[in-house]
Parts: sequence; C-alpha cells; structure tokens
Amino acid sequence: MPELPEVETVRRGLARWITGRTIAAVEVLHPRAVRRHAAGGADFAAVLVGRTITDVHRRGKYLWFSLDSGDAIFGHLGMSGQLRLVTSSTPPAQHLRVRFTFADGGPQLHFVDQRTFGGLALSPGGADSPAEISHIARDPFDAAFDPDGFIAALRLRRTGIKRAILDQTLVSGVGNIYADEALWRARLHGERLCADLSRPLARSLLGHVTDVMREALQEGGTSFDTLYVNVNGESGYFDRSLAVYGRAGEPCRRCGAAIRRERFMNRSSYSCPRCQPRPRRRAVASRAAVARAAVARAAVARPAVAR
DNA sequence: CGCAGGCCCTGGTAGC
DNA sequence: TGCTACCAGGGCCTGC
Repeated sequence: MPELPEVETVRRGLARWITGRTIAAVEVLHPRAVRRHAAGGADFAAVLVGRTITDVHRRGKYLWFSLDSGDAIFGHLGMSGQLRLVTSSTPPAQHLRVRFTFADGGPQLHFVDQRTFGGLALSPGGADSPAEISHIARDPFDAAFDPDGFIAALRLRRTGIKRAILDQTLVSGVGNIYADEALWRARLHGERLCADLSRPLARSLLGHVTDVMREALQEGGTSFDTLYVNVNGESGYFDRSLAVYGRAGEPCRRCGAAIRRERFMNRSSYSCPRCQPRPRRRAVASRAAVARAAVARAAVARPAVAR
C-alpha cells in the first residue's frame, strides 16, 4: 500500500524519467481515474497536450507534476495506483487507466489502478503548490515541517494517537502500516489518548514515525504483493523488516508475546499485547487531561491578544 | 469546529 | 466446481 516511502520512491523514479519531456497525447481509459477533474477526461487530455513537465513533487502521499504552463497534474495512488514507465512494445497492464505518450517517442507513462481509489487531475496554477492539496499537512521529511508545532497540535487532539497520526491534516504521509510500526517502536497502544501523552512521549513517537519511514524508503518501500511497485515495476523490500504489521499470532521481536490484531477504523491494527498495553480508559480522557487541553486550546485561540 | 463513521472499488481467497 | 462473504484501506463526505 503506498504510504510516504512508496510514494517518494515513485517520485524519484518519475523525476528522473519524465522531467523535461513534452506530452504528445493523453488517453483516459477509465473516468474514475480523473473524477477529481470536473471538466472530464476529454478536457484533461486536451489541456495537457504540448505541455512540458518541469519537475515532480510530493507532499505526504500526494504527487504533482509541475508544467511549463504554470499548472500542475496532481495525483494520489490510493490503495492500488501505480505510475509506470513502459515502452510502447510492452502489452498494457489489465488495469491501465491513463496513458501519457511523449513527443520524444520514448517510454510512455501509465497510470495503472486496480481498485480505482487513486486518481489524477489538473491543478490550474498549481505548479508550485496545488491549491487542491493545501489542506494536507507537511510531512516529516519536508523542510518546512515543524516538529514542535506538530507535537503541540497532537497533544491538543481529543482522540486516540493512531487516529491522530493517520490524520493527513495533522501530519501527512503516515498510513496504517507505518502507524502500527511506529507505535510498536514507541511501545504505545494506538488508543492511548493524545491529551495524555507527555511531550517527551509525543516527541519519541514522532521520532519513530520518521525513522521507520526513512528506513522503508532506503529499502524502496514495502510490498506485500504486486500492487505496489516503483516506476520500473519493481517491488520494495521493507516488508521483511516489519515488526507487527500483518504478523498476527507471530512472536513479538522484542518480548516474544503473540502479536494481536484488532479492528480499528474498519481496518486492522497490529500490536504487541505486552509491549503496548491497552490504556485503561480509551474512549474518555481523564478530567485533568481535558482541563489541560482546554487551557492549551484557549491559549492558542487568542495569540493576538497576548501580543 | 472536531471527531466518528460510512462509502467508494475490485481481485483474491476462504468457506460451504 | 461455483457460489457467496469477506478482506485490503486512503480520502472524502456527512452527520452529530
């Protein structure tokens, strides 16, 4: 499943292979692939012909291609989206949704997506920063990411820590796999309340989130099957390094206890029952924590008065 | 406004 | 063998 390390792996491949190339034709083979482009597939294709791709960027799990027109193509891989460079002699993948051909006659860019949760769209004027993804927070690898700001915002949330780190408006790039891995490393259960996290614990959690994603990136990402591949169709190797994700019933690499699987947000959460004990109260914050959060929120709400 | 939950989507697989 | 049920889950939308 593409999370930040997988998307960054794809971005690096794209940057190398499509930067500077001019689009000759675009074929939209499935309308859902461009559903965020309100004017439809034909318009999407028409607008892009003749445009040159000047750079490839990423924020969290979103990618965008800057164009010489000042616009951008932005996209999300969803669960099963792939962006692959293929030669014209290669038979197209079964779930090819959008095909880009280039004026230089070189390798084509194919957007392949089995489950069609992903998609591409045009961002008018979005070459530097698409407005459509302005609500997405900076990711931990972004030079503009503010660790102290993140820690403060995290501790103000009135929800569990796993839900919070999966919220792309708080920090971006983290998905179910790396959330579980980071929580295991931090020895925290995902239903611990944000408001109950001390600053050092919150900082530790952020450090583990960053570390696990950096390590995964070095391995080319995590692949369980052929759904995630880089631009050349190759799988990553980080799945060999996973400590909890997908390991229900297998021994914890730290203490040997059987890894547990729980239902959470309509998906699975994996954790060690011994290293990551469930909080006693998971749905209700302590009175003291609620009071602390209220005071902190009030302070954030009136910075202008303080100055 | 913040949070919780439902929906979108399809191929693979388990179970009968 | 052939059918049904379930699973994977990120982002967006709605309702409370």
